[in-house]
Amino acid sequence: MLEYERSIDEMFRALADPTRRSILEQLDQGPASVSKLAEPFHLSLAAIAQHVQVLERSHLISTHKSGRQRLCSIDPAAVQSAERWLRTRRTRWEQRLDRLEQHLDKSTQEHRNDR
Amino acid sequence: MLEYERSIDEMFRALADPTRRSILEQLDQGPASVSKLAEPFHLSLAAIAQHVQVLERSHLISTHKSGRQRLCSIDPAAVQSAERWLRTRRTRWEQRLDRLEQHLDKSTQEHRNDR
DNA sequence: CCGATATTCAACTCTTGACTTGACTATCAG
DNA sequence: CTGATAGTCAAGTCAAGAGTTGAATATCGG
Repeated sequence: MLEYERSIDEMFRALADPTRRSILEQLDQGPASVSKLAEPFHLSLAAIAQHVQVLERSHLISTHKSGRQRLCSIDPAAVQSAERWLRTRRTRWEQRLDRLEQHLDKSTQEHRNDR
Repeated sequence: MLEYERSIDEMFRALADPTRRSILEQLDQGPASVSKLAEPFHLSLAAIAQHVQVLERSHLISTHKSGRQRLCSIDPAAVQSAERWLRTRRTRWEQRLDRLEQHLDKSTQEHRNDR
């Protein structure tokens, strides 16, 4: 796998877990510590800390220690690169459909008298 | 988990696998049968058929049988909904950063004489 | 310094997911 | 009809991932 693909891979694997996506949604509201992020869940702090690690390795968030706390925030650049991958798939496909449609329109016109 | 979230969940779990993303990339070029999709991989046909099933359940692709073949094509609508989830995360965060920046600018101006 | 807070680490369990193989079914071409 | 093609089904293997617990570490407030 190429270098670029390796990082896309980590990103999508990180996004695959509902707890991690929920953490990202929390971070919409601003930076938060690990225990703050853990509050909404019925999970051990260690579990959340592990999720945070995965999110950081995938570059979807960045963190830094401030005293006892580890503050987490979304990294918009990485999120955008996953977004771009999807947009590419979708727009290529939509273009294909457009061309196909045009082609069919044209054929219909050309063969109008055949019917 | 809400109904909406259930479907987002299946989508992102489907996207987490590099083989499945690679299948989607192939489908950029147009519809294809299962064995056509399998060609680039060193995997059994059964394995690819399973991936196709996952992609279909997640609504990222749709398929139909045509004779012996099962033809697969991307479903742009579903792709867009994953894309939208990411875009929401990113833009919310970017807006937060903008507001923060404005606030800091303002504070800097107000306290210019303090330094 | 002391107790409480916020993590971090390591080890272990349990489930799920990817993949295989071999047998079975349906369709096509000659 | 017959062999070859395209896929489907059902087990079963194997490794990776999510979660737990308990002990260890670092920082804060008084």
